[in-house]
Amino acid sequence: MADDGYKWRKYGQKSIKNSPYPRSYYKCTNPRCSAKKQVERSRDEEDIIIITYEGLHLHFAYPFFPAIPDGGGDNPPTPKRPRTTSPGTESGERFREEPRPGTESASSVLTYGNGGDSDGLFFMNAAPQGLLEDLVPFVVRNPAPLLSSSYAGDGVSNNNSLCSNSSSSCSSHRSSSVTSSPSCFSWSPESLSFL
DNA sequence: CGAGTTTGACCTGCGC
DNA sequence: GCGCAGGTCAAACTCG
Repeated sequence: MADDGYKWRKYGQKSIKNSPYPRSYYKCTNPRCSAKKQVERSRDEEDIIIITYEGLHLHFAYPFFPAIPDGGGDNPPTPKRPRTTSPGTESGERFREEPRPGTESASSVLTYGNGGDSDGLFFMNAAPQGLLEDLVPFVVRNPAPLLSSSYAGDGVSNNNSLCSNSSSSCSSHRSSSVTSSPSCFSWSPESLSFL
């Protein structure tokens, strides 16, 4: 599992028709946040994990505010790695972005994989306003099974403009918006780092 | 003991 | 209306 900077709580798992792998359902642990994501393994390429994001984060991703002493509650002092049910896949992945015909219009796919170019790279989508409703940062370093992520922004049509237009604008924004993010971004070293 | 995961049951939408 | 498939709930369980 890639850590995207948010804390997720698994609330369900279902086996999917025509797929040998179950789909897992996660909610953001922030009670005020309605963001969800679905994680499933591609039946075509079993190395690929498809992550579908749904809804908007109403808070910041943890790593951006590493040490808020009192309050937000949204941002724990130390970003900790989320627990994972598949230990072998967590230690970092690289990703690539690719079109995903099957998903909603405002979605994009990030495919994490071990095969290819690159030194660790990352993926990030920062809202211009500085809020992270649509932020899906990924940092990947170590070889690991492919991981694919799509963003099904159902709530994107209201107020939030980042991914409201098309998958292309969304994905291009994500893949190039690193510089609009806060200056420093880091995960626990054994898995992710993001600068 | 609290937070997170697992898993079967339940709910809902959709096609026939 | 019925059955299927996907999504969610919630109690039990696990782990730190």
